[in-house]
Amino acid sequence: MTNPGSASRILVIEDDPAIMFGLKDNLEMAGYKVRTAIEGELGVQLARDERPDLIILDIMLPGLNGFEICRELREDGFDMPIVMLTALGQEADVVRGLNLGADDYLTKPFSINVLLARVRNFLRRYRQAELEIVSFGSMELNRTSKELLRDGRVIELTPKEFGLLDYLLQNCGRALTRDQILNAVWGSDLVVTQRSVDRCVTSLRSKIEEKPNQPKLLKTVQKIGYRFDDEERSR
Amino acid sequence: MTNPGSASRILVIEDDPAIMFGLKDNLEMAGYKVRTAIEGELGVQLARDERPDLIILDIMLPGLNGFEICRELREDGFDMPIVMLTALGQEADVVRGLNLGADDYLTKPFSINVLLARVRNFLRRYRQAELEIVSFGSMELNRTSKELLRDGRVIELTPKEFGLLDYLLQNCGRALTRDQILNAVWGSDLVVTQRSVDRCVTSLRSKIEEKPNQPKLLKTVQKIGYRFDDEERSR
DNA sequence: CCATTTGGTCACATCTCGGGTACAAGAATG
DNA sequence: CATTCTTGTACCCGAGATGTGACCAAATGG
Repeated sequence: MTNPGSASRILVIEDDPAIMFGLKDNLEMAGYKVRTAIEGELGVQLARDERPDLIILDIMLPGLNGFEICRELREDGFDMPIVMLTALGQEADVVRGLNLGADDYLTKPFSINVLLARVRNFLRRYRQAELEIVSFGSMELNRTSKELLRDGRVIELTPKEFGLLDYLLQNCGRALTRDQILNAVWGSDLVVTQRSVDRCVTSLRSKIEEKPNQPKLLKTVQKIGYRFDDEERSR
Repeated sequence: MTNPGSASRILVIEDDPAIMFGLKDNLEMAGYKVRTAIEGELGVQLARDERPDLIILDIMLPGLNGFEICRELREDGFDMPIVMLTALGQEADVVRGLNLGADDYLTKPFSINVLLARVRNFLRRYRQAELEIVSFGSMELNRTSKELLRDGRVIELTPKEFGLLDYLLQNCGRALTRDQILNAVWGSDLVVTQRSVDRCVTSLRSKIEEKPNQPKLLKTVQKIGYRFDDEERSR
């Protein structure tokens, strides 16, 4: 349970003491309550017992590794945001982690400010996840009328484009794998290529981006998938 | 049934007596008629029998919980606004509630003024559903005489066409699924094809649209259903 | 009992979406 | 810098969704 008015609680699972203490100090300085674990078993236990609001999780750990932790928690119905920490060049792992239910990832070494921004973003996310009208930039997506407006003008979207944009907005600031997008927007049953996501992204960009080949909103995350960024909101 | 001109009726389903009475008093002071239920079964019953204009619904309830109430009512075609009340830290639940058809939510403890503002807002949007005469473009629909006039001239509508137009006007600007339309206009018991909706839409268009194949009012929303747009009034 | 109207279904005509393919462009890797 | 993998994008076309005319059954009224 979260106490009204109290600081958000964050669990850091990381075995490298330098990184672990660095995170702890910075997060505490930013006003969060921090618990730490230096290996997997204890991490899972703390997550279960204390139900933190967010978890920062290293992939390479002694004992249970990050994937296993992630999967276990999700299987047990825990749905707090999980941000994974990964060494450079482990993109394949990142895809795996995201598909197992992680929400985002950071590649070491990372800027502490980027981390803090992501954390802030996640802790705020549930509140705006499913409102009737979501605005970003000069546009607003109306889930009731199924319309997208820019400066009050209708931008025609096909059903798939609308569904994709809707899903991306619900997960603003998160890196999403193509699998995640397919499951959410196409439905897990349907069998289509991952390239269909790319195609839909392209056509959506051509309608919402000023310069579709230099997207400001719907960014490509190489080897992973896509991320919707809203500069107004994410800072 | 709703009496034109009378105060809007609000149903409060909430088991905590302190909150329940607080809501009741405040809403009555603001001029609404209030019914209350302290558990789910009774709440659903009252909603069915009295068809309030708006429901304020706690999620945690003895008996049927808020989600179940919400789903049941929506499945039966009730479409009054539902505002959910949720304890802090249940934001994940909120998403679920909104998916089940709730329209808005408030996190306890909430300011009574915020609540009143939301309620007023919802009721304003739905009020025109109760008007005797609704006008759009150069036409007006008279619910008492069951006539549609354009520039003072009668346009002959069949009963089904009238019912459809009436329902669409009550939900002006909202994309409606064929199922919603069937439930509301045909009645949930009757078994007819979804295509009947299409057919009725076509014949209605031929009577109210300038160019029936390029509709300005009664728009198709691909893969969903239809939406009535009134450009004068909306935005 | 017949005439009329309503509205539901069917069948067919359109139209739209979006998947696949193919190739271009770009990014990573060594 | 060359190679290889990833992503962007134009194009075509089939499947499915929607529009629409025709027909018919049921209801209604005289």
